[in-house]
Amino acid sequence: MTRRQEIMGTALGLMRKKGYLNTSMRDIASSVNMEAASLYNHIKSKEEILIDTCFGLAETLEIGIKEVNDIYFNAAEKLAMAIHNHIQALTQDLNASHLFVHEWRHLSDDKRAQFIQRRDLYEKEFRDIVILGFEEGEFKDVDPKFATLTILASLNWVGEWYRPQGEMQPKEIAEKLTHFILSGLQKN
Amino acid sequence: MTRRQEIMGTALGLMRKKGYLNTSMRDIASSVNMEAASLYNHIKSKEEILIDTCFGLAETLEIGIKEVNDIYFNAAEKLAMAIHNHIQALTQDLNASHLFVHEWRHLSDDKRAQFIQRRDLYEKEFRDIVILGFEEGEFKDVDPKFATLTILASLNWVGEWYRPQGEMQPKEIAEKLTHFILSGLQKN
DNA sequence: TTGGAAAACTAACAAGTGTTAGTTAGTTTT
DNA sequence: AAAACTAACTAACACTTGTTAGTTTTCCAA
Repeated sequence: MTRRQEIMGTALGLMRKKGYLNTSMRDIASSVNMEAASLYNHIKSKEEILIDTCFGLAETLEIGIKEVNDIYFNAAEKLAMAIHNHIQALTQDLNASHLFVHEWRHLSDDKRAQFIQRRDLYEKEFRDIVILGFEEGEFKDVDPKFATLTILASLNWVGEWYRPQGEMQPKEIAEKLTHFILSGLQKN
Repeated sequence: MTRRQEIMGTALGLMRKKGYLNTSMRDIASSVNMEAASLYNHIKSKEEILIDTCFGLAETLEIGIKEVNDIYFNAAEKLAMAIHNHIQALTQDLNASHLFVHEWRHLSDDKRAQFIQRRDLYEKEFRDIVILGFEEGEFKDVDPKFATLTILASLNWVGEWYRPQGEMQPKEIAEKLTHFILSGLQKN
């Protein structure tokens, strides 16, 4: 593991625990036993940590949803795989996920605009699956935007309660979520 | 409107837009055309803004769920009303909601502990409704904790996209969410 | 063994932080 | 008219912030 990776990893951990703004370069430095100024031999700025993390995870998610659209044909299958990929990506690195879900707001103006654009695009890919399901006659006539936001809310929230050492593993979480979203809570 | 309320309202607006940590007392002061030091004639500290807001909304939600448990008897009805109350409380003041959902992390240690305790209690009330539904034979045999977290995630996320001037009003949002949660996306 | 890059250090800067002290003008109560 | 209260002010404190400059140490390839 390079020194840069070590710094990034440590920084992400602190930022998840205390928040991005509340984590100072001196905090990060002392966690890897060096001086704040020395960090700049490895990273360009504090914001670079946020940028690399947010856009890195964005790319992972984009690749995931593109794969789904290439391979599967019916909406229920697509949705199941999209959920699976999303949960895998998020639970892979909870520290990074926290920055992705919560701290992107603190990106500088132009980076934030870029980020929102990519997030909206990802959201649209999800929405298209819901719409496809309706066109297939398999899904109810729900408001696609509303449904998509509700689904993504459930997915993103997993990062708040998932514990790697807990009893529920990402695969199982994805399956339960898929089932919950597709068929709801009530017996019929 | 008292000066205090004016300050609180303005502060909440800024904190939603820029984040709690990123909003300085000087920012708040200049937004109400006074000096930072003068704010202390009306509020005790910066944290008081966060405390009052988080615990105020917590109380509103607690009252709401208690009412539901007193009045209604079957789980589906209880859940519908609980969702309705929750959405009403959150959409009532989006600025306050933002602090409640996102910024409570920045409460001081003891206040944060109190907050988490009350939030967990509220969560438990929701969970009990899900459990009741299963005992009635009306709900599926889902993991109650998992289901509750997923439901609350959907509810809390509404604050991210709801716009008072938009076409969907709180009552309608609550109804759609209830329907979505109870019966899911797929036709049967 | 040596030359040079990589990676650490110290010191400092300029700006911003929440908050307190002390003061003053204007209003209300005694 | 005197006293007390309210709400504003200026000035300052003590500290933290991200970052840069300049210097020294570490370490590996030739």
